[in-house]
Amino acid sequence: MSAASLQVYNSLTRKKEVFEPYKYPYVGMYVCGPTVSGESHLGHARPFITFDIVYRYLMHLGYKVRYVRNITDAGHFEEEGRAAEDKISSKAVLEKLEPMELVQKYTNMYHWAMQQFNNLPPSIEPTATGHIVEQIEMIKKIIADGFAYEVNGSVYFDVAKYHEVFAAQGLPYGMLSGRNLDELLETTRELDGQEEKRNKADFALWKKAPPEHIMRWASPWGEGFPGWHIECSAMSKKYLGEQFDIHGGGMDLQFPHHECEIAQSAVCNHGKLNARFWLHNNMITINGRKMGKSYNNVIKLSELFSGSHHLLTQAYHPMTVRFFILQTHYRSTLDFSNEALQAAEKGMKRLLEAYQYLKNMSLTANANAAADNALDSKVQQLVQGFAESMNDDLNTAKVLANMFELVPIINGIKDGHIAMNALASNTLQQLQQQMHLFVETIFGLQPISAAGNNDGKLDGVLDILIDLRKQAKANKDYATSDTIRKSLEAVGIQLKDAKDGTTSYTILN
RNA sequence: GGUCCUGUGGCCGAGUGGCUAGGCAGAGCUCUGCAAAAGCUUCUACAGCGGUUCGAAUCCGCUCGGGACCUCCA
Repeated sequence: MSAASLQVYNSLTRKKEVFEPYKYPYVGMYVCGPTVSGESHLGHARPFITFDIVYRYLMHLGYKVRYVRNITDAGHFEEEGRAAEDKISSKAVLEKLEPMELVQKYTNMYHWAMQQFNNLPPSIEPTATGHIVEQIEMIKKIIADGFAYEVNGSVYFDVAKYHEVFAAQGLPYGMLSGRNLDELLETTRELDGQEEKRNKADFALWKKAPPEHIMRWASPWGEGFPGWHIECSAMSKKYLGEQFDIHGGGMDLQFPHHECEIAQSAVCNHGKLNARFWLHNNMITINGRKMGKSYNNVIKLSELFSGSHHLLTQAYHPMTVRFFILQTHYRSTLDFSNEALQAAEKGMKRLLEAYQYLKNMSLTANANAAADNALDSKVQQLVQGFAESMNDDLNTAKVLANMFELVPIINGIKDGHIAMNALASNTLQQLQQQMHLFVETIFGLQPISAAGNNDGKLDGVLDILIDLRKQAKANKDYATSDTIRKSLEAVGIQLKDAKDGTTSYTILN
């Protein structure tokens, strides 16, 4: 498998391109992180799981990846121009908490959720409040170059001026989101309090803080706080340089957030495009509508994991959610429903059980040829398909489909109706190795039971019960054996008798 | 209104111009003391109407439906 064969869809060019980093083997990847003014919801899970897969896959391909994912802990506006209210500080007042206390609380919850999902931590997780100085420096530079202006203690980016100069350098405003600046300037939408801006398309780099605003910092323009987009430009530049390889985030950030980042960074970085590959994940929808605060249809992650939400018929394990997300291509919308999640849960369990068996299978060292050539080549093709599908714009759904085609074969070997030597020992070895690689290392899937918190004691207890039941069955004391089975099922533990006489168990929800 | 995406079998979802994706559910069967699990088989779609083509779910046009962005948003 060669690294050069990875292709990803670049939002910037609107087509799939072969991924090549600026400076092999190093890859810089920046992903927009959460705003920690509230609890993360299911929608937030998608980019973080998606880009965790990207991160893992790039590392698997041999790249040395620096993955930067920010935490936005400085307040942003509810609505541009209108009675500017810092989300974080206004909520802090309601809850009688310090702003930073609130930020800490939600940051902790976010980290907890990321761990539940088995997402690897990023290499650097910078905070907006920790980079006020860098942001101010950038803003100063933008003003000095004439692409921003100050009005009453606020600073705005002059989009028209920028476009005039940078369009000629191949960096027109709107290049990422496919927007036409003239049309943006003509937007008939009327917003209050826009009088400070020269043009409607202009955006704030620094905002003067009203007296009630708790989060505030000193700046050359008075006390205030940074604008909506500058933090990502500042932090990506600091940790990844003026030009880096991948910038990721949700599709809803494409405009204006990422568009503005490109413009700000271009001014500060001598007319260079900040990121070469722009990857955007699609939205999670619920009843066909995007999950989002403004739609009032969010399911928080803690609710999802505990089942405590009126739309949920049961709790869903974080691994189920991860699997659910992986079953759809990242650029398609993914519609939430209990049925879909339950289907994912069942499918994942079946897959992981077959995988567990495969993993524990001891292979013979001698290199025998395949007794069943057709089956052998089928398996080989399916296994090769893993990498091929991933290289085709990270088609995790296709990889899982291939895995599911392998499940009956693995179980067939387990049940004994497919002979071990049907497959060449080489093929079997490849199967074992590649399944391990993709299931655990790249997809980050963990068996649900292992993700629990029993340290082997439960196994011990169950072994005793399973043994007792076995003895009862041997004595044809089916009343006892069925009581053990049914009682365990009643507390959520399902026994499974295998063909070879052994019994395993699954913990149900 | 502008820009863009999308419409696949009961549900969820992948998809290359020709070669049945896959998952879940349903049905039948095998195995099993019974059951579960597992396996086998089965149900087989591409919004509608035109067009291009030897051939289209896949390309083009129109119609209808859904959605995203244009405002904080993963």
